[in-house]
Amino acid sequence: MENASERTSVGAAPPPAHPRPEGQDRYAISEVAAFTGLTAHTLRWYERIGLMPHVDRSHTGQRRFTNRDLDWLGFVGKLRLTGMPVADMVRYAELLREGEHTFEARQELLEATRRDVRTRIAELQDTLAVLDFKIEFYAGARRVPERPSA
Amino acid sequence: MENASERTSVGAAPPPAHPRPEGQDRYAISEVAAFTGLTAHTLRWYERIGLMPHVDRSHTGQRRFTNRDLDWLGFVGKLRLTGMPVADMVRYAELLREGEHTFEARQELLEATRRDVRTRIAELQDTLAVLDFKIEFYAGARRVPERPSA
DNA sequence: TAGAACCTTCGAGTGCACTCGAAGCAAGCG
DNA sequence: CGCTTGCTTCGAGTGCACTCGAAGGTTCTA
Repeated sequence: MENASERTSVGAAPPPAHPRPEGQDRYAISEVAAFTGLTAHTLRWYERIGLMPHVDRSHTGQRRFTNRDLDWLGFVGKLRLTGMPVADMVRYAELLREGEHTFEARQELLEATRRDVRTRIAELQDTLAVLDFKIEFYAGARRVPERPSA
Repeated sequence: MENASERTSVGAAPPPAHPRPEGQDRYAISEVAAFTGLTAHTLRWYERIGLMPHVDRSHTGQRRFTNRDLDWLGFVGKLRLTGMPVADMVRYAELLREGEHTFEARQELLEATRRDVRTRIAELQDTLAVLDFKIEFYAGARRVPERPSA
């Protein structure tokens, strides 16, 4: 259950993500800020709004992030790139916290997200085609400049 | 120069875009709003901030958008999808207004944009891979449920 | 000729995702 | 022991891209 290839905690964890330096499992908030590029402020804010599936604390109350948390933050970072609203990510985090009986809901949510991402990719490829077209036009215009005198 | 396959005005115009209904060339603001999904407010705002390369007016001062303007708005819509800040689009619009000697600058701007778009696509594809992985995990977990009793 | 659509200018409001600072205190480390 | 880091709560500020409304007027269309 510890080294199983699937740790369900973060809903399964693919490749790492951010530069994961040390080989341990209890990071201070400043370290996490450094690895992720987020500020401590933002990390606390994520927790406040329910975007972090329970962060551990030291016996004196200081946050101790685990590698799992870093995985999660990596995933959140990816979702952010897709333009997914934070509220939706919070929803997914809630499902995780609620346990196994939310598997189906989680899967559906991920599938919906995947559809969105595919749509966004298609849109961007469309845009890319337009850009290619215009760039090609400019390139052509410059190959045949305005009647070189003589 | 009129039916040339390249009308340089919008920096070359690829396929149309939004539902282009009528066959004419002078649209009222309400029509443009309907075609593009933007509000009249937003269209006037675009003009104010310099995002429209000069919109025609009727002899009484009402805006008369042309097909070219619609093409431009279509292009702007695409750029918006890429997350390009409005200020950058304004920059491109400025270059257009400044005439032929900005060809090179325009081309460079478009090329930089294209690089961005490609990067975004790569990021999204990365995200897609993560989503695929997780969805696959959930699908697997559901195929092998938690020890069916009996 | 009435009502709808347009114009201008001005300025305030919205939603999102942070982002920051301050106050007042507890803990870690060198 | 002192300095850095961390904790909490609170609340204000930022940047972007709209978005809306109102006032006061002109123009268009049926």
